[in-house]
Amino acid sequence: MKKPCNCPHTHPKQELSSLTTRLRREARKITGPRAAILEILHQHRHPLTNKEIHAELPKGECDLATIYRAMQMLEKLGMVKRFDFGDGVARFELVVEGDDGHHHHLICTQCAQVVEIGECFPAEIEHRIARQNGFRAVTHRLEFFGVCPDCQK
Amino acid sequence: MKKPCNCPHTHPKQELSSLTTRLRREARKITGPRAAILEILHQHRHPLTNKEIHAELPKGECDLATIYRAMQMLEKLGMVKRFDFGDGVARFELVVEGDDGHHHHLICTQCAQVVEIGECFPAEIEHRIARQNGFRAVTHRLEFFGVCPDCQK
DNA sequence: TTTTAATTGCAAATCATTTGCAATTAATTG
DNA sequence: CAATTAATTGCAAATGATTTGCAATTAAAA
Ligand SMILES: [Mn+2]
Ligand SMILES: [Mn+2]
Ligand SMILES: [Zn+2]
Ligand SMILES: [Zn+2]
Repeated sequence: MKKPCNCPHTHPKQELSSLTTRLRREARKITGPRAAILEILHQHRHPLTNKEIHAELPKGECDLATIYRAMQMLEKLGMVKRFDFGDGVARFELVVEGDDGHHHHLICTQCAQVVEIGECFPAEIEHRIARQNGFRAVTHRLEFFGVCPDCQK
Repeated sequence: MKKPCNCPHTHPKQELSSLTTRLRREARKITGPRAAILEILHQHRHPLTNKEIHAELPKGECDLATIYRAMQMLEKLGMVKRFDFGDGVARFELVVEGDDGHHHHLICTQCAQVVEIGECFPAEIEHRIARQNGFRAVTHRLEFFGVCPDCQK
């Protein structure tokens, strides 16, 4: 079980019901495992790994493979955003309807504490990079790493 | 075999001999596999995966596991930099002596073409992010993704 | 309630990466 | 140059995350 975090960041309130509505809209079944997964994601403000989600679920509630499949689908539907902290494990965060979920994190290299970051790579610079190389639809993946206050002691 | 690339970027000239010197300095043996790996890295300007390096080597020349071990060591010695394009495969690039190799790439999501990028995340913003969250020694991982000129046709 | 396509659990398969171990060898030493 | 030794290698097996085949289950539509 992941310990709760009291950081200022919170997911904009969105009823779980609106989440299931989004699923139904895509002709997807609202199953026990899916509702449970959305529930877990909904009560966490930092990205979770599939294994972490699985650990939060009541034992025997849902197979790990089912979670992997659910996250793939939710990602395709744009309901969750996949993040890569460079440790070879995917992490997911719920995305608010209408948003694309693009944002970044600051991760402690010692204890893996995560901080949600509001800043983004400057658009003007990104546009210049795209133009100079003739690329279209350019975006980026960006994560910060450092030593958190606790781990500095 | 990776097709050669004629992009303007080139590795600052550094004799292979200087590379082996760096190895020797660390009390490491200059073996056939290691020399071959450095040679391969030396003639490429974009990061290579272990499998790609292995494919470039004359068949039977060196085991894949040896390449994995060599890259781990070279990374620890700061002679190569590890990059993560988010596809679950590590890539490595030779690092010039005295440099830390920090830089970024623009990758085509269709054909995987790679462009070396000179820009970096603005230091002032990064410092602010570090300060505001009490983090020390903050750095970042950043890669750009888009559709290259060829793949737009 | 029946029908049916979507979903699930479970086990096996993939893939990148790591590791144990015995055989090999670069580098040092005399 | 030959002996000595710790580092290195090849090979096979182990790991860990993620995916997939398939038969059984089930949500949703009729
Ligand atoms: Mn986040
Ligand atoms: Mn590069
Ligand atoms: Zn951004
Ligand atoms: Zn940078």
